Amino acid sequence: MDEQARIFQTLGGVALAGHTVPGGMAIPPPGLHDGSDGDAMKQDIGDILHQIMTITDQSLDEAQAKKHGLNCHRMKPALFSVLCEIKEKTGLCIRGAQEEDPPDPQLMRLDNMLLAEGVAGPDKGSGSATLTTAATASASHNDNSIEHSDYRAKLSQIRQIYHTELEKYEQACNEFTTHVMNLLREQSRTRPISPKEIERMVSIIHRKFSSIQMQLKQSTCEAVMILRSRFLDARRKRRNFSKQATEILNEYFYSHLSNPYPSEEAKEELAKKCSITVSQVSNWFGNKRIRYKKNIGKFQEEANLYAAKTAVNAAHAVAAAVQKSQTNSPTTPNSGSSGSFNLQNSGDMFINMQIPNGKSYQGAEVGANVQLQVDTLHHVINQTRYNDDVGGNTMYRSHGLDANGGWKDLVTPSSAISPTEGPGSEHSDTSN
DNA sequence: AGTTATGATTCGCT
DNA sequence: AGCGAATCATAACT
Repeated sequence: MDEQARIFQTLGGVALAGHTVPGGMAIPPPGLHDGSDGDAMKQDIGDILHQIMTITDQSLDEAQAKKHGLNCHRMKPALFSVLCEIKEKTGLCIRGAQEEDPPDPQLMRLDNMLLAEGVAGPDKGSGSATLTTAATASASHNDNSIEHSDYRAKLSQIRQIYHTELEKYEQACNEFTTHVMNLLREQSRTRPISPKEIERMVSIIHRKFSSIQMQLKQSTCEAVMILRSRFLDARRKRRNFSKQATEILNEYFYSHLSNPYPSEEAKEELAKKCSITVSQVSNWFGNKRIRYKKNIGKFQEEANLYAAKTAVNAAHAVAAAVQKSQTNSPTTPNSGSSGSFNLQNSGDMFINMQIPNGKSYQGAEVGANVQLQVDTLHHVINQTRYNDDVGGNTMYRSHGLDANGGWKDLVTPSSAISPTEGPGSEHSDTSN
């Protein structure tokens, strides 16, 4: 221990002056068997060190030659490992202490968020994980709203940029790392650089690059957040449907009042007709059902209106059908026969009606076989024949209608609920 | 400005 | 997943 320290201090006293070596040296210089040629050896090492220290003052060719000479020197391996060890045990151990830090929680948050937003991770088509939960929420999987597709397009744009940038960073990182590694390997021939040190340097580079990556992730997250808030804002902006759309929806609703649950196909058709989305149709029916149920009285007028309208339409259709059938085959009677024609909106018009004089007509239903004329509207309203949902309308979907609080109960005339004093007399829905 | 109407969202249930 | 119910947010109305 002491001897070795002494050796290094004696060694020209150049580079290692003042350095003590903690822990002692593991590798004794080769050929140092006894003290017989010790002085010559010291001189030799002193020369080498001197040469190393003055190498930068020399010309390139001269230095190259010296470098080669040094590389081939018999003492080189021993001296190299000694220097490496000294280096290891001094400056580098400080840096080594702060290594292996746990994964940054901030980075983990960002990663999780990007994954959740569908920006990171495997591409799931143009959609994303949260789109279904955040953007469409109760909406159907088949949403085709403009905002939605816009959101998706923008999100995938962000995703693309993110991945391109990430790739660039990774590529740059790899290139730089390889470059530095090569450089260090090259230099390790003349400088005391251990593989461990190279490894450490690589990890430093990686850390630097990952901090850049974090910035990228952060800004991507911000972009997604901004996009999302904008999207949600846009959705919050309520625009009333067109009069025509409301008309179509109401027509369907009141003509299917006994079971206002349009099937998926019906919804699609309505959506198409109204130029709205399927989920909007679902929303509309959801709102309508609940609001109608809550305040039937309030909707009486509207119900009457649409009932009349449907009746008129039906009458027209019947008239047209009758005329047509009479023209085409005068021998075929169809008036009054069940299911002999196909009416667009005659599935099961099942309504509670109250005509202006206060007389209630509950449950007037127009079936597929009513004999209607425009001037017999009143007669239609007075009809009390209940249709059993076999009107043949393809848009119609039968729905669970039980006696315990089912939809039909609420509109069934036999329940003897006065339209004006039914459960709908409360106004809780519009209380806000 | 206050109220009502209405489309959308959220939550819990089945 | 679809529904009812409650609620939110905003358009439309008074």
